[in-house]
Parts: sequence; structure tokens; C-alpha cells
Amino acid sequence: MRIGELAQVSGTTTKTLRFYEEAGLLPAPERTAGGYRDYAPEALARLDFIRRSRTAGLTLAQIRQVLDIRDAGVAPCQHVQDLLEARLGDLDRQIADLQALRHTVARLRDDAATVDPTSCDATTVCRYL
Amino acid sequence: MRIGELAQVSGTTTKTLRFYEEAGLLPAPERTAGGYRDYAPEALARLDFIRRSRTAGLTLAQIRQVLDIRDAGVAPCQHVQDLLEARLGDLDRQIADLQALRHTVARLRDDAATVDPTSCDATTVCRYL
DNA sequence: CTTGACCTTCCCCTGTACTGGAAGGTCCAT
DNA sequence: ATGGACCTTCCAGTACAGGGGAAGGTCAAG
Repeated sequence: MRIGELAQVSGTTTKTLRFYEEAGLLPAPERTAGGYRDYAPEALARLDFIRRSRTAGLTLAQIRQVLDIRDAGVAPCQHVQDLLEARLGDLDRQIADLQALRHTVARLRDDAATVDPTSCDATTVCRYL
Repeated sequence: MRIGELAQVSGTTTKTLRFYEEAGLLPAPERTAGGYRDYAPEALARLDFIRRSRTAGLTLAQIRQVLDIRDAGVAPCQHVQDLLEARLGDLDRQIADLQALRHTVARLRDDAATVDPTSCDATTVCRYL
């Protein structure tokens, strides 16, 4: 399978496939006599795994770790569980941060609706913030 | 006031002050005979405004817009209200996205806790994802 | 034999908000 | 006059996940 075909069936681009290879996520495929990349069908499953992992918000570095474990012949189950747990903690923190920021911004907006604009002063730029 | 002093009283760094000048957030200050930047005291209020705006999650580009309006002699009140409203919409979207992702990841983790690891298969890499 | 689609490597660019460091100039005290 | 603290400009890099485009090679069809 050539790179364009793999890109199409996996729903990505040739640029991304070369980038993944460079980043160590995809093994370097065989080459045809003309120098073209010639992918084995298994590459598609691997790309699906990468896509699913990305959907879960894992970074390419984390995905590479999982793949490295698998490629070393070990089942990465425990590592994946740890990653998911850590990711959940990150998400909770991010959500909490954004909610706190939301409160701040909502309060600024509410103040802006009630405060007299003439009390703005040029040196302070804007008293709404 | 020299750049180091302004950096200290405003709680930032000289690097950042030069960067803000370059980015059009701070007007280029007077220079001393020796070529040193010589800030007027008003610079501090402007930096406070920038800091408050950053706390509200505004980008430097948005802050610059507000400052440009103010520097054109117009009170930026309406623009700031619009910005805050838009920011609130962005935050709501971001929070909703992260919460959806949290659900996805939580479900993956829960599945990982119950599914038999021996059903993993090397080509799929990991059935938890 | 040529055209066009596809492929190759290579290097730079995107956006965000800075940060690090080199080479050199200024100022004040000793 | 010399040391050290401070300042100047300029260049390059950080993290993230690719994207853009140039210059050139390959392959099947007409």
C-alpha cells in the first residue's frame, strides 16, 4: 500500500504519515524499487490506535510510549490504565481552572453591565477589567 | 524609571517589557542620554491593565485592540464588554468539550478495569483505547 | 515520448507568550 | 581605572502537531 492510499483509508494525510514515522510512531515501511514507501496492512490498525488515543487526548509522546512497550513485546495494559488515570486527573484540573476563570469573567461582565462608563479613566485604560 | 525597576514594581521581567513594546502593547518610552529606556510612571498602570486582562484570559492581541482603542482617545467600554461576552462563550465551549472528553476517558478507564487483559492483541496494540 | 498523478527529501512556517544567551555599551562606586 | 550591576540589540529556541511549498524522481496511460 502506498502512502497516499494509506492516508486516504486512515483518514489522514501523507504529511502526517511521514511526520509520524519521523516521530517514531510508525515503523519505517518497506520501499518499492522506485523508493516509494510500501506499507503492510497492519499499518492501518496502528493508525487506528493512534487515532483512538488522540481522541482520548493523549499526546503523541504518550502514544509513542505505549507503542514502544507493545513493540518490545509486552502488553501495555497497565501503562495504559495509568495514563488514563493521569489524563483524568489532568482533565479535572483543567476543567476546574476553566470554571474558576469562567466565574471571574462572568463577574467582570456583570460588573461591566452595571458600572457607569464615565467612571473610566484613560490611565487605567478600562475599569471593567 | 529604568526597565529593571519597572519590571520589579510591575512584577514582570525586563524581557517581557521589551517584548510588550515590540508587540505594540507598551509605547516606546523616552531614552536617557546613554540609550536606556526611561519609563513614565503611567507605564505601571498600563502594565496593571495588561496583567488584569491576562488574568481574565484575554490574549495579547485582544489586549492590544483594547489599548489601541483607548490610545485613539475612545473609551473601549463597549469593545471590552463584547470581548468579555465572547470570552465567556469560548470558555463555555472549552468546558463543555473537556467535560465530554472527561466522560470518554472515564469510560475508557472503567472499561480497562473490567476487561480481560488477555483479550489484547498485538496488532490492535491495546484494546483499552 | 510525454503528460499527469503520485512520490521523494528538504527546509521553513504556523500560533502563543515569552525565555536564554551572546556581544557589547553605560553608569556608579571604589 | 576597574569592577560589577545594569542596560542595549539581535538571534534562536521552547511546546505541540503538523502544514506549505520547492526541486526533483517514478510510474502508468495515451
